[in-house]
Amino acid sequence: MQRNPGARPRPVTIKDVAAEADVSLQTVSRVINDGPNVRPAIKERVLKAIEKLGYVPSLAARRMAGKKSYLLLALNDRDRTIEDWRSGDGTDWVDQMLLGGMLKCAEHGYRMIFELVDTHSSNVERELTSALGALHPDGVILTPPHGDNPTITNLLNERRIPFARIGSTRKGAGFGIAMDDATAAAAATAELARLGHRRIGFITGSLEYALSTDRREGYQRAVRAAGIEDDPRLIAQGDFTFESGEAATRELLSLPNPPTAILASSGHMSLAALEVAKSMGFRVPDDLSIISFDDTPIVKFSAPPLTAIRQPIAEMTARAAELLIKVNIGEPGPTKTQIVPFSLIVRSSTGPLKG
Amino acid sequence: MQRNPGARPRPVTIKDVAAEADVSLQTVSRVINDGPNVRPAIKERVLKAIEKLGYVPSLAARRMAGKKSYLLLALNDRDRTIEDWRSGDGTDWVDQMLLGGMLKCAEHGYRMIFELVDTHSSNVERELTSALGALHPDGVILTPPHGDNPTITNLLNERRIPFARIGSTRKGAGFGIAMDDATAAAAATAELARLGHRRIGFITGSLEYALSTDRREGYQRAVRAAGIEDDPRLIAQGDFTFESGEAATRELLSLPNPPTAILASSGHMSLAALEVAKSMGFRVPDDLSIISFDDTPIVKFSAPPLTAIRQPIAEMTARAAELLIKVNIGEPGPTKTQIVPFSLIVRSSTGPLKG
DNA sequence: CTGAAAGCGCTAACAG
DNA sequence: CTGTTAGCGCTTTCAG
Repeated sequence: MQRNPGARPRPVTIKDVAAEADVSLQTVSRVINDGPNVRPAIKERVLKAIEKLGYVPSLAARRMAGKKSYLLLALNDRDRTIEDWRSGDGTDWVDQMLLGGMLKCAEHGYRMIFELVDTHSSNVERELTSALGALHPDGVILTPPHGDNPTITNLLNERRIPFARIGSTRKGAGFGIAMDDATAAAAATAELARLGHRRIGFITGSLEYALSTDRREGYQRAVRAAGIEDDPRLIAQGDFTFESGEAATRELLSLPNPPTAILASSGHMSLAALEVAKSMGFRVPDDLSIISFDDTPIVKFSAPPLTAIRQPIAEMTARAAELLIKVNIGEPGPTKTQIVPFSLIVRSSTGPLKG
Repeated sequence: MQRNPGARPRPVTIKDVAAEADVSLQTVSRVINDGPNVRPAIKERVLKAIEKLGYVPSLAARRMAGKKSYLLLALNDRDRTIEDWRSGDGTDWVDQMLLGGMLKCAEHGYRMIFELVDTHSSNVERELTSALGALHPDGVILTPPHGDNPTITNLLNERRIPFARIGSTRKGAGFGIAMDDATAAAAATAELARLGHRRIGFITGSLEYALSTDRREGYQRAVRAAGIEDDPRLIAQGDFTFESGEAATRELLSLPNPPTAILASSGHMSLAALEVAKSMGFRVPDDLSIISFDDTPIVKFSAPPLTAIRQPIAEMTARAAELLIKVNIGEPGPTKTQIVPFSLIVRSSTGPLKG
């Protein structure tokens, strides 16, 4: 029978647990924080009381009293993220980030809070300050291009808040976590060479991104290593967008001696390559092999599904969270950039050179 | 010059603001909470001090002292969400939810925290209790199928935590926010009829979902309204998956008198319809028009891009957040299910009946 | 209209 | 090994 009808059940606090286990507040606190100096028998009793009462410590109270907030802040670029969401463009960056970050946080009793900040505006500082002030996170995860934004990294550094820079290979405060773009591009190129291709086209990304250059260099390195044609006309300029991919592909396939394989630096450009190739009468993969740099959903469901380099976004974020949590329990942070391995997913857009 | 080298800048608190503005703590508190009884002149002074110091109230402290936490909790099904992320299957449910929910929360100074709970297991209660205990959210947003889970809704109801049930049209505690699936299916069917199609195929979703039935009924209603063929063989059973879509399409297109248009109840099934049609020699849209129920990224980037019914996920989540925030400031919650309009996005997979 | 006091749930520092 | 005492930054009474 309901003793107090209509009453909102009062949330159970550390006091209730202490009373139930007949110990002091402090002892309960020690137990939940895995502190030293608690006799096993007592610990047992406290644990039993916690279990019985269904007690869960309040994050807010812990943060108020202690130094830890059990919160990690993941920062993404507002405009780009919202635009991606609005257009439904098939980028699953955020999802992969949540997959890696949230689950890793949960493992350690942490929570990942996802925030958008406007990097380009002069408000970064205000926005970041405000998020830090409201949340007091124990660490921050910066996604590209935030990791290379000095306003952000300096602010974080001044406040002594540990942070991870995803996709950033520069030296500096915090620590970088990235994949090896050059080697990935080289691996894709080598795969194409292995299939017998000797004329391999490459569509670059925006050159303002360091990784675009890295990828091109990896491609060139592999081309030379394979001893195949190193024709500058096989490199076309793109900017990651579908439209730029169309133009670049048209350029490549209109060459007197067109490539038999193309490596494109983004999912959208790869899809564009596929469409243009089809419209120009090239069959994929019989006449033209295509590899996508980005393993987004849209390249898996194209016809044919594309062979792709998979960026380890979830893994990088998980690593970031893990390291940040470690730093928080006093362990030293990494001293050099963490390199996380990519992988090459072979699907039906690549095949041996015909003829 | 740095006055205190190496010192972590002490975060600015309400005290600092009070001192700066030469008023009491409470006055500052009143200003930030838009409380009554503050002379404009004083309010002005406080605001100036806040601005100058870059003060942001601590969420944790506010939650400790007051009743509000400025947090909304969005609950998704753990297994399904993780599986979608892992497989990169092109569902952008979470993204759309974040788009609508986070932005709306931000508008009101709230934060949306995203959590995964295991609906199927017997742990729901424990997991939910634990999230509520740690966070003390001011409201909860339930995504399908959580809104129809009595364990969850009862728990929330007992604790007097306001909650929204997205995609749930049942009566009960909290409030439902959904789209009109039947009308949406009818609209798509009507569009096909308008284009001159008289044999329109329909691929259902799993019949364990109420919305599958709703959609089929909407389709049938529109078929009759258009006075076109109401052939039961034109309805094929699917379960939302790509594979089931392949089988259903094959079945439909192998009919002695195959449909000239197909409405499929999921993005994956629509893509399957496209592939099977192509492989069987049907040109889309010349020989067969296709409409997808779900406007996910993968159906926008197919060749041709698919005409689709867009579910207003972002809008529903935004509405949910808005209503929960309203309830929190004392306004009454809605008394009946909120219906949010869908839309039909016409792309290149639909065309007039040929011949 | 404004201020002073009390306390939210927890941890840090110190006693015992 | 365990308990006591003070706050954390803020909102809530309740006085003025």
